[in-house]
Amino acid sequence: MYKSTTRSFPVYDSLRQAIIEQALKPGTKLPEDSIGETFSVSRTTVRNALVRLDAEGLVDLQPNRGASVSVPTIEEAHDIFEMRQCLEREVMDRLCRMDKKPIVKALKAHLVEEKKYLDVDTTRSIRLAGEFHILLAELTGSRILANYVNEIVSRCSLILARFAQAHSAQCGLDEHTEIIAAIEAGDADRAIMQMHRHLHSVQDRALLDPDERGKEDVSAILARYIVPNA
Amino acid sequence: MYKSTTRSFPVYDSLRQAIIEQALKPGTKLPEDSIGETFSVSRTTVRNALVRLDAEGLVDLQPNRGASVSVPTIEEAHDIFEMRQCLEREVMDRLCRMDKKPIVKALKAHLVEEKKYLDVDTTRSIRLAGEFHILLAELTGSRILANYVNEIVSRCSLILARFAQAHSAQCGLDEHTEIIAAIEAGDADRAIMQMHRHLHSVQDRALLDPDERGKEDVSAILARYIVPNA
DNA sequence: GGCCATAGTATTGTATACATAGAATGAATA
DNA sequence: TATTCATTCTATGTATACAATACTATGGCC
Repeated sequence: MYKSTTRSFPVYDSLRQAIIEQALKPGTKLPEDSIGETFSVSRTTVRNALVRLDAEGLVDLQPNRGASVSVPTIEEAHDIFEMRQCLEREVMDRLCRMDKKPIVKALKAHLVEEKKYLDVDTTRSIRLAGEFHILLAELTGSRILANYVNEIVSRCSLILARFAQAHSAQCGLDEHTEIIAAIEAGDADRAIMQMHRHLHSVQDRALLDPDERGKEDVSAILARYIVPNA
Repeated sequence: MYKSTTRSFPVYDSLRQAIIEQALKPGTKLPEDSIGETFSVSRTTVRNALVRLDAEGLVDLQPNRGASVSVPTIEEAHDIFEMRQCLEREVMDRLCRMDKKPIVKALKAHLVEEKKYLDVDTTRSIRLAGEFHILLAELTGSRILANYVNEIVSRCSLILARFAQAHSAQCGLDEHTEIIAAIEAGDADRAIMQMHRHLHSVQDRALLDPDERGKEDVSAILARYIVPNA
């Protein structure tokens, strides 16, 4: 969707990644100046990225008060998880009506990756767990659906950042495995049920004990997210 | 979602409305300069609006080549309609599990409006028909779901603009009436079925004969969409 | 007559500058 | 000591200016 040719893309992408990975926590102020310095671009460029992130719901852009990482309320949190259930249910339904061979192949390949980094690289492991769901959506062949799932998964990360203490074991590998098995069997009902339980367990863990954590320097965090040649 | 305090909001809103109402047809170039002049704002401000519209899929913003009204392909069209089916199915399902009294009341009030302007004010009639679906989504109480439905309904208008000759009788009043009846009866299966058929008939009419129409001056069209004190 | 190269024009990408609203600081008073 | 108001300062809103890219038109060449 986003065209990566402009200069604001790296800013957008880094911010997005940092928010999803919870390096930038909900509520963190995102001053245009300092972000611009970090990426060596002007405020104009930063602003474009922020406008886009606001449209996606990851950033809250209030007039004359600047941008900050969205702080979802508990009501929004429930709302978003419910929406996610709806979308991923649709994904399961569609995948089970398609040719399973290439789908299962791609999913199993992803699972190997997930296993590889489990307990080795936590950050990467978390990212892969989220990308499993995005991959599922992409395999339906529907770009619209994939975009929506992508967006909603990101927002779920935000929720986990706010309400859960940590989402390391967020997505159980076993549950992913079972989902793949259900798809492979072409059993839509079972696949939907597995996915439902999987998401529900994530949600349960998320919406238990809220706690706020201390702030940190934005520029320092973002510096780690600059991708050369992005 | 969008904060209406900034100066770019009127630009965004007018463009959006113009695109939805098909005054700005798919493919129409949207030069920053002329739009800025129309609204007496700078290109910076216009650009923010365009970035947002791009994120919503109504506008196509290509690097160094500017913005134009999105031209959905036939594949995207099918994709979007399928997504709409998914979302509105969810809406029906939720509404049927809720307290029907206030819901039905609101819906019937809307229906009266729709009747009022049928065959009187075509533009308004079309708008109201679309807003019926948005109202349904809003009545679920889920802002996320309502946003998604809003977005997808807008994109469907775009599709109609591209592939149907005109979408005057886009949404049959009778079908809306039947949907309300199904909700009132609390019959989720029937409501879902009615909605499915309703959307399918819209889709069928939409994806028949594609035709392109001539261009027109953007500024002239937009001038009609400026809302004083917006 | 058609095709390619080049110059000129128009439009976008991005940075900077100025205006303005909010936040922060500090002094004066209850 | 707490509170309030004035002032200062910081950050955002927006416009403008310059740079770079894409489009257009003209003319030479085949």
